[in-house]
Amino acid sequence: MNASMSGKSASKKIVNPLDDMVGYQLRRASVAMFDDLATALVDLDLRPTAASILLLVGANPGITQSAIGRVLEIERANMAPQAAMLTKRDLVARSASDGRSQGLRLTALGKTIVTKVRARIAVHEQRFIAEFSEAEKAALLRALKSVWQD
Amino acid sequence: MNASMSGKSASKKIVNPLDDMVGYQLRRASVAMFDDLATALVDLDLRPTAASILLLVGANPGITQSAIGRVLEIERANMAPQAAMLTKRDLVARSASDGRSQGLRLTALGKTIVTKVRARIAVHEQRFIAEFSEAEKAALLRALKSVWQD
DNA sequence: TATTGTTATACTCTATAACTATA
DNA sequence: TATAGTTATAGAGTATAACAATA
Repeated sequence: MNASMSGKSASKKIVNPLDDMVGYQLRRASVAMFDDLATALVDLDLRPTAASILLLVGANPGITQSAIGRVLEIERANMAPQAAMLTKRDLVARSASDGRSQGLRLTALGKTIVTKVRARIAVHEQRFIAEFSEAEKAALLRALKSVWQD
Repeated sequence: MNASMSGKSASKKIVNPLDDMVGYQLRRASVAMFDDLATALVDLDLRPTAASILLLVGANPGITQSAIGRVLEIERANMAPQAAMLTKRDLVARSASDGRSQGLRLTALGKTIVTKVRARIAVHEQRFIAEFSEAEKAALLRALKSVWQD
């Protein structure tokens, strides 16, 4: 122990065995980005989940609630209030699909909001990956997909 | 559109704009690993959070609840029931530190359990990163830390 | 029989506020 | 004044079960 470590006010270095665990680091990184996104969307009165649903409807006009749930892994039971909220706020409209399901589409208002959502997300993502090269970003995305896909 | 795409049973390909978003891919990967870890620990009757506390106490005998909370970003109020549970189960013991705080240490039982926890985590991590080279794993950890640290 | 959408509900995780005791 | 630990509680997010209507 060197001189700067002596005395009662020595900085007690904490050993963190979670430091080199992929699962833990993934969780911390995920929570950090999720919280930042929530903050970035707060004035649009959208949670990250609702924003992701809008993006999916925007890219797939006529998609059903159940299909959205399957893609985003949101239970049907939890999709119902989300779809109801987005419809009530006139961001999404329902069009008859078959007797038991309805296709969802963005309304005009929904389209203007989703454009804002895309811009917020772009800025949000840049806050975290600004110093990554394109190759590094691609490698990261590939690694992340391999963790949860297949 | 080619022949295989014609007809009413054509596979409707869903476009997923979240596919190349780091934040979303992080979340999916994080949830996948978290759920797998929870399953891997279920017969030890430990949740991932409790396991992480045990690892931290094991690596830092005498650490206080508050210090653990600062490292793992767990509120003091949420550390209390965790510490109480681990103490009640005789995995952790409290030793007087100063009048308002107590250092935590693993008991003999706690040491045997934390050894099992480490083994479970090692297998669990391997399930996800078995095909990563050491360089790829290091690059991933570096990228994840840069996302949430500083 | 299986699927869609819905409601109700329970469970977990996390955040905030308030309090006591000690530094 | 600030910190440690505790309790109570509120708010999200998510999971399960049950039901009606339709395929």
